Amino acid sequence: MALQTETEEKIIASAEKLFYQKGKAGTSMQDIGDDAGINRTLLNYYFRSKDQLFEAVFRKAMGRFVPNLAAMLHSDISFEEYIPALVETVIDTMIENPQISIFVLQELSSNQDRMPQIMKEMGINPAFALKKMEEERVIKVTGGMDSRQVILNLISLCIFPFAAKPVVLDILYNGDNEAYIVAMKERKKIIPQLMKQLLS
Amino acid sequence: MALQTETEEKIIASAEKLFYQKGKAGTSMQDIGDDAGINRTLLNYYFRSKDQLFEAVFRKAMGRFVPNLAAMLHSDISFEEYIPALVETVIDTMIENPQISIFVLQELSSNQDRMPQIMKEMGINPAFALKKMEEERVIKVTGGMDSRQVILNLISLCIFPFAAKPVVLDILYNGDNEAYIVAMKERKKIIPQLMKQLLS
DNA sequence: GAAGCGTTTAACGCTTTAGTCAAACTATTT
DNA sequence: AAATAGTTTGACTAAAGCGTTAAACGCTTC
Repeated sequence: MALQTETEEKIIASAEKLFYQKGKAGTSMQDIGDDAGINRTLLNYYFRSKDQLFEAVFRKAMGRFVPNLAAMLHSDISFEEYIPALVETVIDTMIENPQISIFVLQELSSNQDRMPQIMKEMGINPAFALKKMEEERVIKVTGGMDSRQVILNLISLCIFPFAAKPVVLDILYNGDNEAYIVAMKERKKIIPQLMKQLLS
Repeated sequence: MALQTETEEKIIASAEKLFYQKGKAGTSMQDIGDDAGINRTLLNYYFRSKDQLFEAVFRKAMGRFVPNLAAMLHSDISFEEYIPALVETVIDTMIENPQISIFVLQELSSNQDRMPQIMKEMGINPAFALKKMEEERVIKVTGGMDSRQVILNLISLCIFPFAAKPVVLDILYNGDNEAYIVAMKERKKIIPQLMKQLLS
């Protein structure tokens, strides 16, 4: 973790790029080495095995947005107050790397046993979060909607448009990436508005 | 297409199951054969190659929800009227096979050149759909929100909770699959309500 | 029951891939 | 400049995977 050699960084960069795009099984060590412009065996030198390299990439990816989620679930502040900032950072993260969501979801979906372990490591306590949500529901929400549904709506609105980028880009924005990005940035305002409406 | 032998059906069933779960590269022909309880070579006999088998599975998957989308985008009826039925069928489809969304999104994401071709085959005309949306926006939407954003919201709310099933199940529903399914069914009512609110 | 058809099987060849290892190389320290 | 620790390289091994092929099997038809 601490400091990384230049080659180590190049490896991670290429591994991220390719794993995000083609998945673990779809990417060979050779592919990564070629992309990084270094000898294939160096991957083994620095990361021991493909599994461990993948693990490093996956954890880094998780680390990009789990903390945001965790902060919201555990803080003393209400969801409502958290929403604008959360939406902003999540959308910014996704704009920088749209493929990260599918990458993470795909891995979690094909290897479901990981979830509990990861929750622990990342410091999310489902029981605590649920209790907090329940209390909030009683206090704040007038519409009577389950607070889990509220969370689900929020996250869905933030992430899905990126997970489905190729489809959205093609059908709704006619392949114009500029327009797509502009639209995604607009959502930083749209989503909080929508959530406010939903919570009042 | 027309009629399929029993073995052919078994192959498709196992291929769907495994491709959905592990992806194309993560699934071997042997895996599929074993799962189906038949000799590996039969896959080649019936589908020629792994590529062609995958193609069959992928197209079948696309065929499950593209028609719904296409119908909405092209019909003379307004979105509002379409929403309840669309939400109902989409959610039902997803409950039956939650992994299908990631499977499709992953494939489209790692192989983006496919989109235009598929749109054509599936009979979606982006230009026409956009024009229709624009007209509707002028007529119906008072909030002034871009109709593309409206569509995006609708689809996000419907599909994402399934794409993220492992996470949602674990964090929000504590691993209780029953509760998760109930919640997803509730969304058949929640989402149309929300959209109505959004469009008035 | 022999011929002929589609189906199923096992064996083979070939390519790709992950990982190891010892040798070569580099740079820093003594 | 010799020694040493840390990197980089190419060659090798073993395993996994895809596709082909020829033989075996089973079932209908003549």
